[in-house]
Amino acid sequence: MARTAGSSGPKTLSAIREAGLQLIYQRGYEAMSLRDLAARVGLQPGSLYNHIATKQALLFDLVHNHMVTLLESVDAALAGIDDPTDALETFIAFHLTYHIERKREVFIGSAELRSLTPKNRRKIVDLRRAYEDRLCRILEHGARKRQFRIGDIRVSAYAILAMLTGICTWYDPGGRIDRKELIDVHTRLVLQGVLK
Amino acid sequence: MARTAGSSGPKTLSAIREAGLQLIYQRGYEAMSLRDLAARVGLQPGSLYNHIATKQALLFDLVHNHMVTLLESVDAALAGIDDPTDALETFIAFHLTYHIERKREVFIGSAELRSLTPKNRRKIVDLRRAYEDRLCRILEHGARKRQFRIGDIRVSAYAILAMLTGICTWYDPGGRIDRKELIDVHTRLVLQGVLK
DNA sequence: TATAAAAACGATCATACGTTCGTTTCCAGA
DNA sequence: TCTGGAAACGAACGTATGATCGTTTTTATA
Repeated sequence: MARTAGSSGPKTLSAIREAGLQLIYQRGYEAMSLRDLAARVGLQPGSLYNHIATKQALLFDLVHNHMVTLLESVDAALAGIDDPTDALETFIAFHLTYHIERKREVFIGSAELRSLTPKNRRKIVDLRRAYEDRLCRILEHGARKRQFRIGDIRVSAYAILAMLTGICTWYDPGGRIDRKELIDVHTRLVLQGVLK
Repeated sequence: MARTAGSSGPKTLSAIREAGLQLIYQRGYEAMSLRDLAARVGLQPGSLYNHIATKQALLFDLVHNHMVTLLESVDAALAGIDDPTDALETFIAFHLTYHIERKREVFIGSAELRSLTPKNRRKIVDLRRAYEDRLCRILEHGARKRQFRIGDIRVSAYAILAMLTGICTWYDPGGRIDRKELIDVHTRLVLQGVLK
């Protein structure tokens, strides 16, 4: 037996990506063996190499893809909004929604940074920095317009991002708290903490 | 050659703990081999087993130790404080200080939860829950006394903890921001976000 | 000072890993 | 309908891993 009936390149690659995402999220990059991954997709280990170059390349592909999408999405969400308070509210809602929906990607994107090659890590860190800058700009704008009263801008940005991102580690979409309430609580916490 | 001159049990175990902490923090539990660890301590791989039962036992030992110490310390810090606002301020300062000083332990304690055996993980999660409860109680007390205005208590607690803990991932003690400023920024963010 | 326990060595075990490769089968375009 | 590339198999390679064990040397106790 060799090539399976009905097999097609793009479909298999998608399946590998999805299974990889799931396995890395659950067990971590180092703990996921390519045998696990292949079995999940229904392949022999060696067959993976028809679709990915190396295990490392798969990880980078997943993380990189996530970061690029994140950046594009946040820019789309913020487009046309000028008022800093409006922008901050929009940013919070966007960030929470996105991070709830892409729990796994987000988690991998930070937890597996250290599993990346130095060169690959560099690229991802740069993208993350760009995302942080979106929030910094909002805070800065709000401070300049005297709508916000904040200390060090980058520290505040990190604190806010840490808070918003932290929900990914525990939020359960099917649990006691619905998404709207989650967004409300966080919005109030941040806005009250920042507003003049 | 066999037993090295000057070798003593407790000293070697401490060295193993310290090296293990460092290596797991840097590379992750799965990525740290016992050969790496042994080399760092100056032992042959097999000799580790005079001091630890298994690799897993070492991980659990490190994490468990950290959690117990954390709980004891927070209780000591909060002892005798009754006013909710005072307590919250104390909690924030304690949490930040502790988490800066024990960066590695804290990181391992959350990032390597999944590398723990289910039974071991259970124990750690219970301890962490107990720590979270300390903050919940403060928030609840403040809400009851109408000093705080907050939505869901557990969500708020998680949000605050996420924010405060998040600093561990980026704070550099030798960097631009000194510890006092860090504590100030965070205290203001939280208090303003929570106070009535 | 005699002796048992402690603590190291160094070889080794079985297994699991990422990756390669020759081969086989299926699919799509000419 | 023919044919070349795509996509799979399955065996294998070299290496690394966690752990075990018999042996040897040092330390500490009696």
